[in-house]
Amino acid sequence: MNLGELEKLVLNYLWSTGAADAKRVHDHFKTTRGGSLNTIQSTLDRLHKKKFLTREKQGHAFSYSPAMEKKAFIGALIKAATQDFSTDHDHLLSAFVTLSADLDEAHLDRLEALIKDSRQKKTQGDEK
Amino acid sequence: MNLGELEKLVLNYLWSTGAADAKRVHDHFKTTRGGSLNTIQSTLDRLHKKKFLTREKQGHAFSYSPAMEKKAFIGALIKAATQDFSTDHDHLLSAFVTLSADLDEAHLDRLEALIKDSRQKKTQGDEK
DNA sequence: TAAAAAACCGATCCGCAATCGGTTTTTAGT
DNA sequence: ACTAAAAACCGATTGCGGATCGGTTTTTTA
Repeated sequence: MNLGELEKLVLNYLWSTGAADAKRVHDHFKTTRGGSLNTIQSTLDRLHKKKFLTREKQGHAFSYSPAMEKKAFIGALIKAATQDFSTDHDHLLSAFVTLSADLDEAHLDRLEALIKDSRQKKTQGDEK
Repeated sequence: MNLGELEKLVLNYLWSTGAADAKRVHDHFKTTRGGSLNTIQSTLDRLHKKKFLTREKQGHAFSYSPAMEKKAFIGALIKAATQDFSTDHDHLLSAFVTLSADLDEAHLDRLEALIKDSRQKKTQGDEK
């Protein structure tokens, strides 16, 4: 689950603009950061092999898209980063709140609303 | 912030048992996983240089302890793992709730309680 | 079907964790 | 204070994975 620097940049770019082929991605990065088209190709390839991108022949070339929503991905990141340390969920919870020390009221409100949603979804699922 | 496999094991061990010197740590791992005392030494050293452990001469040898509480550490892990992806806090929040899809009622309760605490602390801080 | 574009392969470089041998420094016992 | 043992420190090696790109094969298209 360890992502390199360019891999992160490419993923973020694809989330911001949607599907793109290697050429488009390269066009975007060549001025700001440099690197050959080949480098972009192999990075896209690596991300594809790692299942973070899906790809589909779109006319001439492969068009790459993020394999999951950003929030799901970040969730997976958190899981991967913490799994070797948090045996139960409690650690994760308190860690999150520790982390959220710099969350303002508005974000705390938002978090509560999200929890409510989560309960909602869970209940619907149970009723099935 | 990338930790190797042995580094993670050592950190977890120190959280579970408190301060220990290289010998103690080595004694703990030599049967289950192998590796020389030197390997443990340099791992402790690396963790110390990375500021994850503090150390103090305790009689004959350095005694190493975790530099922070586990929950603070996990919070830092989450921050590090996600910072290249979440521009604002919203992503992080929804990611967390996505992640917590497999949290049961009890844990959701606990999370809400923790948020309450967080608000409490914040208010106290503001009043100063 | 030939030129151009894209995909694929392989080599190299770099950084970092793991590993451990060997040397220096520190500690402790006499 | 001297020396032996222990601990700390240094440096070399190995292995892995990302970044980089040249060169070759495959695919597309005109």
